[in-house]
Amino acid sequence: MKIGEVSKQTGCNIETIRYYERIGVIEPPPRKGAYRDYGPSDIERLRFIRRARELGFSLEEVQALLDLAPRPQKNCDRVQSIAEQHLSNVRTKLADLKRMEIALATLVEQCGTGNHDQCPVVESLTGND
Amino acid sequence: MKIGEVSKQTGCNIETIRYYERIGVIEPPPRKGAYRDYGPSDIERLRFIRRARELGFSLEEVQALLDLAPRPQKNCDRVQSIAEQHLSNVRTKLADLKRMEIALATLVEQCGTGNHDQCPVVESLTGND
DNA sequence: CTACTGTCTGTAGCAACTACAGACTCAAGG
DNA sequence: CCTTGAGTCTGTAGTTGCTACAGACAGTAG
Repeated sequence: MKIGEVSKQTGCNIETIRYYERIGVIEPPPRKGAYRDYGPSDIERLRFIRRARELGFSLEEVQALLDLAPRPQKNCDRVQSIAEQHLSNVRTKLADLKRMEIALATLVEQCGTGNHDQCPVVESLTGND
Repeated sequence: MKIGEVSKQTGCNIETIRYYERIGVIEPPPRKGAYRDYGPSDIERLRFIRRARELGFSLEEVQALLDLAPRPQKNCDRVQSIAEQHLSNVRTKLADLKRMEIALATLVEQCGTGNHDQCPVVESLTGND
């Protein structure tokens, strides 16, 4: 199976697949002539990676998960701890973003009402504290 | 005022201040001898930048806001539209993160209860759809 | 005069891709 | 057999917003 087909089946784009190979997240597949020749297990691995990336795991974490995945019941604890750690990071980011959202929404709304001499956004960014 | 002092007063670190200068977000200050010599308006500008960055604006947006800031009432509309655009991006990211959080939390919780043959996290990443 | 702290320039690194350029390969059609 | 065209190859550089050096220099206090 050539890289274009793999790209279609996994949703990873071609450059990304080659990038993953370069940094060692996937193994270099054998060649058929000059072209990379992928098999079903490569598809699986790439799908795994894609799903993990969609959950926000870093490639380093993905690498670790891939290493642990072949023995799921044995490694469940460690997998769980990676996931928990990541979850806690996600929650931190969520809280940060939420704070931004509230601040922005407030300012934008103040802009909407005409009751201001200054632009509320500029004013808030210029503040003297 | 030397760069170290500016760093303390604005919370921007020294390398970052020089970086901002390099990319044109702040003007190169005059020199006193070999050293950059900052004034109060530089402090203001850097604080503005820092606040805007804390609200998640990109440096490009910050640049635009800085250009509009000197005439706040005249440019309020445009400022508002930048802020609205950004707010909508923030909300998109928020939704993405929230989705991740829910998925992760579910999986981690399933790991906690002992009712599983496979590791739920690995299983979910390995799925066949 | 020397020691020390701060600053200078310039470059390279991070994450996770993405986007080329320019060369090749391979299968199909004429 | 030759050509065309799509797909693939390698290698490098760009993105964003910093951060981290190395190695040189400046300026001040004792």
